[in-house]
Amino acid sequence: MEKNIPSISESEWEIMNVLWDKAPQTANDIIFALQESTDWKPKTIRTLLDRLVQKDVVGVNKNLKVYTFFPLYTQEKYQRAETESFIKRIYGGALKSMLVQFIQEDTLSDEDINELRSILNKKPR
Amino acid sequence: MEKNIPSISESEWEIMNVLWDKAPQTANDIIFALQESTDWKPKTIRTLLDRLVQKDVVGVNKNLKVYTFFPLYTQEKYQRAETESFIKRIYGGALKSMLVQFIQEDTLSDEDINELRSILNKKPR
DNA sequence: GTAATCGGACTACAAATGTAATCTATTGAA
DNA sequence: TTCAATAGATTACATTTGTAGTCCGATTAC
Repeated sequence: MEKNIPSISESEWEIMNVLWDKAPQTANDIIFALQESTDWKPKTIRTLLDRLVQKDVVGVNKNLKVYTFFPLYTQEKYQRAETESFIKRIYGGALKSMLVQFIQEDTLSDEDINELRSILNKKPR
Repeated sequence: MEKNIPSISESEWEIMNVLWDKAPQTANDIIFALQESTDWKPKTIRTLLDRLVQKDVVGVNKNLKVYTFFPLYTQEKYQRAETESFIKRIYGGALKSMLVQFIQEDTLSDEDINELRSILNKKPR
């Protein structure tokens, strides 16, 4: 039986993205990394980080004077879980519907589309 | 300037999906439609519906003795907005990354993939 | 006509989330 | 050595969300 992964909020995702990018990192590293992309106060980031630790989504190394933090799950695992539930809720389970919409709407550039073609073609028929 | 659409929660999405499927509908219609897919009590559904009305996401026709409800935004509009923010948060903005993952993971069936190929090929190069 | 029922309005209440501030012990700077 | 800056722990507090329940007036079934 797989333990199911704890769910994380939107804000918590931002923290995780920083940690998935590079780990371990200190709280300060994370605060710094989010300085530009958000306008969260350091204390806010700290709270989010602590919550992730409580949820057992992030681990802490307390051996050094300043703690370092690291993800306990891979990004892929979370991406898959979130995407599945997202697609189900938003597109009734059909990833295809989403793609059709995005392709038809020019949300994807021509280059993107060409790249997709080549990705698809790498799959054996 | 576009008014930005109110954000809706996961549970509220379920209500909206019912209304997008068919509208207008009475509260009872909606309760009935969600009977199988959820185990929400009628009052719960009613609350969610009322919140959507307050948020101006759902309209009400009070001319009949029993109110009827209808969406004030198209499903496509909501899908686009949600998907955009989702992709940004989860895949760093790259829809492509998501696809690569799904294609490589066999989440998409061979038929799906063929269908995508044909959709892509309909786009002019 | 009277009681049970139903729809709508209003109220309830805990957990999760967003967004920090305060308190305390340690450490580094002067 | 003493004081200020820091990190970590603890506490705060409004909003949103999940999940209903209660109250009241209209309607329906007897």
